[in-house]
Amino acid sequence: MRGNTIIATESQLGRTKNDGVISRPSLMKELIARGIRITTQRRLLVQIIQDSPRHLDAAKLLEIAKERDAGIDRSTVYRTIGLLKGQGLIDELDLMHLEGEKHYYEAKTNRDHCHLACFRCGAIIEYASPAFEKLKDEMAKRGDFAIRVVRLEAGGFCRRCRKAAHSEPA
Amino acid sequence: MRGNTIIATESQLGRTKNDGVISRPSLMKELIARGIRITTQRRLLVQIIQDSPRHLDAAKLLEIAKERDAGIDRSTVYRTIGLLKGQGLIDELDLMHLEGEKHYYEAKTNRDHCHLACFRCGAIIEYASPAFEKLKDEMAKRGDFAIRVVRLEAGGFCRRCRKAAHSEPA
DNA sequence: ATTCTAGTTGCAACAGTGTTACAACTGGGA
DNA sequence: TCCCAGTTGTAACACTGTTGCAACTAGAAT
Repeated sequence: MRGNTIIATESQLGRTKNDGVISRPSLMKELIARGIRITTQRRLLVQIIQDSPRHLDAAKLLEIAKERDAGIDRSTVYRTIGLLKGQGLIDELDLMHLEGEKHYYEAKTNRDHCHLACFRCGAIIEYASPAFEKLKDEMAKRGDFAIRVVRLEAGGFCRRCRKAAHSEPA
Repeated sequence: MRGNTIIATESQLGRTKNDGVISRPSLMKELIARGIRITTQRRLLVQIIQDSPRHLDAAKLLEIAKERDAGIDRSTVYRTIGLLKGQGLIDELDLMHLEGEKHYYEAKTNRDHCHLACFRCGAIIEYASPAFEKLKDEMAKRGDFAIRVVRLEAGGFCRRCRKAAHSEPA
């Protein structure tokens, strides 16, 4: 079963005393706090994004939304994504374009993290570590650059798929 | 003048005794060495990619190629990009989608590097550092993942634009 | 130099993503 | 309850990237 499964959140691996577990603040609360108009459609879409255990692309998001509001339109999905992105409340991912040119979205977490995408099985491993934080700081300082969004993605092969490729040579 | 200017290669910043300057091996030589058929179109496209000082997207690449071979087709450009990507000879970048949904390409360098994209002026700063190498190693080891391609992109504001925004508030 | 063919090209049609002008609708403040 | 700035659905659009197919060609064999 290919595609977009989060195998593990690796934040624990990089944990030091001050590292927390990855958490996602409420998008709705944020929107309200910022005085942004809450429409039926936005409430629905935000809820779906917030609650989804996997990374959704625009088409999938629309599909799910239509189950609860058949009338909702593609353009509203894109506009809402644009809104959330503009507010810095969601991150946009490519996941190494494992399947097509989709973009995936996830509610912004309290800690930035990387995504490792397996070319064979499509699994997505999330990985956060202090080394990433250090690198960001270094880039900002030495590149003299005010970073607003960072995206680190890697493509390759997960442990399971390396083993599988060994035992049953393609 | 917005878009896709490489302000500086920052490899020097992160230099230690073993860091070299970023260099790009010859794509043509690699293709020949791998026994890949060299057509007129491929030679042309590869040359353009190799010689370009800036990051090209498919459309721009086609436009430049047409100056020298008016008959060349869009699909050939995409197929050649696919070939080079598959051979691991070029890297695909999004540059934070500063303008549209284009993908940009650059000949693979001897050292991976990050791209910092300025949301205001569109400048692209390339940044390589040992900290990036360390992070890659750590991810591979602790995530138990065989990394084939890595992409680290950041969006934000370069020094010049932060200053400009200060003096002439938009 | 000539022949031959697997691999490549141009073409044309297509699917999918993301954008936009506009008229109708609505959230939420007065 | 009223009202209107802001949002929505609609329908068109531009653009990226893909694919089946017939014609062409690089380069190995002769």
